[in-house]
Amino acid sequence: MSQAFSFADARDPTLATAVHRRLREDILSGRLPPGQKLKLRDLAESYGAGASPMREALSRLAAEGLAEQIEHRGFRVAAAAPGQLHGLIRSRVLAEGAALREAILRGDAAWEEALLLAEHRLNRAARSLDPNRFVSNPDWEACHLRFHQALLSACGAPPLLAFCDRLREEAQRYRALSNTLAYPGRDVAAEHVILARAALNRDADEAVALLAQHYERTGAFIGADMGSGIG
Amino acid sequence: MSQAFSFADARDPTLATAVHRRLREDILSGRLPPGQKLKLRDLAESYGAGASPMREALSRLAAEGLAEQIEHRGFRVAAAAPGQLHGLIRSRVLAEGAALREAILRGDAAWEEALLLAEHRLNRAARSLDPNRFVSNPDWEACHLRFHQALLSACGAPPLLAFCDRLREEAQRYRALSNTLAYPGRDVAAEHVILARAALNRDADEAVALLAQHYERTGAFIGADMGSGIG
DNA sequence: GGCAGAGGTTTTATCGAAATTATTCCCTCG
DNA sequence: CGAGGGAATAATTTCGATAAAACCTCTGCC
Repeated sequence: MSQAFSFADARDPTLATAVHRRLREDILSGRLPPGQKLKLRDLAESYGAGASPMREALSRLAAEGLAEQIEHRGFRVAAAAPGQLHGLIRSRVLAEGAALREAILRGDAAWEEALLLAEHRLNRAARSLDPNRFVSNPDWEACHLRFHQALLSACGAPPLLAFCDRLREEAQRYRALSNTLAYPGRDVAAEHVILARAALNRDADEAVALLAQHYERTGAFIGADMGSGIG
Repeated sequence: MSQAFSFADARDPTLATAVHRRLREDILSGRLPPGQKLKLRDLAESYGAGASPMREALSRLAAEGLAEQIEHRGFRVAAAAPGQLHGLIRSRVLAEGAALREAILRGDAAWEEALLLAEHRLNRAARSLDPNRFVSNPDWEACHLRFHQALLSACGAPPLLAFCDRLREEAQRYRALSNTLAYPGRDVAAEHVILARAALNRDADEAVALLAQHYERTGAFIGADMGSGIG
């Protein structure tokens, strides 16, 4: 009976982290739009928590960059303008490009095998739950994440990998904010295949170039979509 | 009279941020050693604040990576082992290397001038307050920070720059933790000069290589010092 | 007609106490 | 003599209330 409530609480030992996780998901999924005022009292009521855990959750989100805090004036959902998207994408290209180059240089046999496996699983997963219209498949999303993590995992720079993960999340937020669901005229699966092949062939220049294209194309789609929707 | 107290509070509108700043300085300077247990009640007493702002400050530090939180078990100062130092330095080399390459590629006349100016100011500042023995000069530290920021500023990737700043802080913490004050057999000023020259000459390969050497040498000194002190 | 200022309202930030959870220490049992 | 269980202790986490700050509105004045 209490299972329904413990659903979120089972993995989150404390209310503050549970609220943090939910709030984070609501921001990343776009349910809370950029710039939205986050009134402590309203949030506490709708999330069923007191002011203290709520405030702590917001504080953490602000430190992560997903929210903005103005002292004595409360919290807002972080802004997400097309202009910031450019900086985000360039950061991704530079950070992941450097990590990938290093991973290709330093990767051992275990790295190759993990990458091969991640690519295989990504190819097996269905991109959409519905063959007719696009419905995001959580399984594919998970494999996609793992694939990109596997690419970089051998770079030997944990802080850089954590940063890449954060940028990935932020990029996912932009994707959710735009109306972009599918990418017409693109074969994303093929892009992953040739990217993995270049990495396994230790062709760093080629792999980094492909990775950059991969992100810049996606960014162009999303930027165009957001630009049309706002400006 | 109240000036003495408002010293910290003048710039920090809220107690939580004031405590956050002080705690952060205490960790970065090494006054709070790695792994140190941070008991809420004790901290609240010594920093003169209640539990709520204290907790919020710790929460932010944990999100920044300067503290570690275990739910229901409180906070600790983030660990700082020599092994982690390697990952940190590699992250710096990769992230700043990529940013520097991009800045050299994209930098305009304004970037060149800002870099030239930052280098000039760094050279004018005294490294030590005392000519006989090393006493850290805050002015030099500030110029040093500005110089490295100026190098990368034209990369057009604000999130990446913010990440580099964070890594720089973390590195500074390791320097404070080790007994390393000066670097025997090194002319740090000369390293900065040739680095700036390579960047202004748009020699990306040379500049990135010099930057990597700059960080790896420092890391070797600190790592050796920490290794001898701990293990 | 527009602007400055005062008072009331809303919202944030902080405190102090209660509830929940981990840790410790001791006592009993094998 | 060591191990396991169980209260006492200490710590973290959360709630409710209070104080302080910002916002809004309404009035009076130029």
